[in-house]
Amino acid sequence: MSPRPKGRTIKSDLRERIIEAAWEQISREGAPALSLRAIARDLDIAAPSIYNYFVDRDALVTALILEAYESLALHQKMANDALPVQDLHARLVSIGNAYRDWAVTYPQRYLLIFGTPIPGYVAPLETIAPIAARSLHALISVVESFHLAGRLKVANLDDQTIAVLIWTRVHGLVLVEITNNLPPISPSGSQLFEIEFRLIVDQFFVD
Amino acid sequence: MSPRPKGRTIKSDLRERIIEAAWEQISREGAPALSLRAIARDLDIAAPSIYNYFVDRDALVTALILEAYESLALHQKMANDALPVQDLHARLVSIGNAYRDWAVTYPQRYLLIFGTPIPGYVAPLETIAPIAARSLHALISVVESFHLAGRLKVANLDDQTIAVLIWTRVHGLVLVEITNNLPPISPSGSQLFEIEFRLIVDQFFVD
DNA sequence: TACTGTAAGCTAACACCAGTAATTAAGAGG
DNA sequence: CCTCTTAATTACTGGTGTTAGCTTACAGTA
Repeated sequence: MSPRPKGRTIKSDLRERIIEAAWEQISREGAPALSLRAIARDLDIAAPSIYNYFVDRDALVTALILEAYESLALHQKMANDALPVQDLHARLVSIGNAYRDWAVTYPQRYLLIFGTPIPGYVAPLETIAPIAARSLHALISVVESFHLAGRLKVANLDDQTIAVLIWTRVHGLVLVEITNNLPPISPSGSQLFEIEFRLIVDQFFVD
Repeated sequence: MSPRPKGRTIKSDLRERIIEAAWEQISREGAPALSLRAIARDLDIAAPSIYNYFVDRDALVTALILEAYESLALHQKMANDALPVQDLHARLVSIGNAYRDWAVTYPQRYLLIFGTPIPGYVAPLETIAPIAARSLHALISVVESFHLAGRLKVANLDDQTIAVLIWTRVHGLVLVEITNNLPPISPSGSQLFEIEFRLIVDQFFVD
């Protein structure tokens, strides 16, 4: 219709600055400590102004979760695409390493997505589910490729289930590492990851 | 030295009632929503009275975490002791099932222990670590028994590492289940657990 | 019995939080 | 120039953890 009024397009880009400040705060203090008023202080604005851009705190959290999934999915895709299609083993390892790297680089984002839900927050599944699925897509497609190549060791499980199991194994390991719940006697997170990933490959795929 | 004054021992047992109310609240609303004032309302006392029994909110949380670990460790021990010492496979399965059962029965307690830390809370490791270790004890001892019986399939990993890996697998699965992060297409939590546990046994132990 | 000290409750208050209502300043379009 | 909309503001409500200071009841002692 009518061209976007200039005032709007030029508009202060405050929405993005709010999200940026929120990330800044999350990486410092963790997701559950996210405070609209602290964001407002950081940005030198009045707290209620945030409500011009997000209907409430949950809406902001949802936006952050979407961004985090987006980032994770992108890293997965890059790790996957970085290697030749036919080298399934290399692609699998690349995906796995990229997954852990992302998690330990952005532990608070990882926890925001997969950790204990924030007190009052309930994720709008219909918004998040599609993009959440995308972060598993690279893994599923590699498993399917192994299957098509006849290189699956387990015959009685379908590809999706295998992918989910691989994911929960990696997820559990990564989560334990970034929440500092590794037993003190155990090997380091990265060592353990390497061992576990070898075991995963060994159990499911002909190398 | 001098005998505990009667007034103290008879004392209102308020401390236990606070903890009880806290559990009640946690199972309803989840750990991060725990509120001292809400507890006080439930018990018809003034909020600051709680500070007679816990130096601050974190101290209460620590007490709750200890109780939760205690309960988990006890369940593990019972599951372990319920079966003959020599039937390693049965004991392992029993431990595994008990672990998941406990987690799905008390999801909020499980999340309290292993989930995203509560906003300001930092766990006093020296208090928690010993009892936390106990909840892995049953598993470690079974793995050691398998080792002594010469029934370990993997030769290059020590018992502790194997136990930790088994735990992180089960942990990841259980956590994904109770935080509702299972991909919609995947099998149910209990089915997945059964599959995964079979894979675990198959990979590490001679049956 | 009367006195004293302490433990454990209380109210009041502070500083923070999310969110709402009402108001103002500024700019766009007629 | 006037009006309408948008995005900012301040003021406020009701929630949170926590501290300070007061009060009450009771144990131990003289």
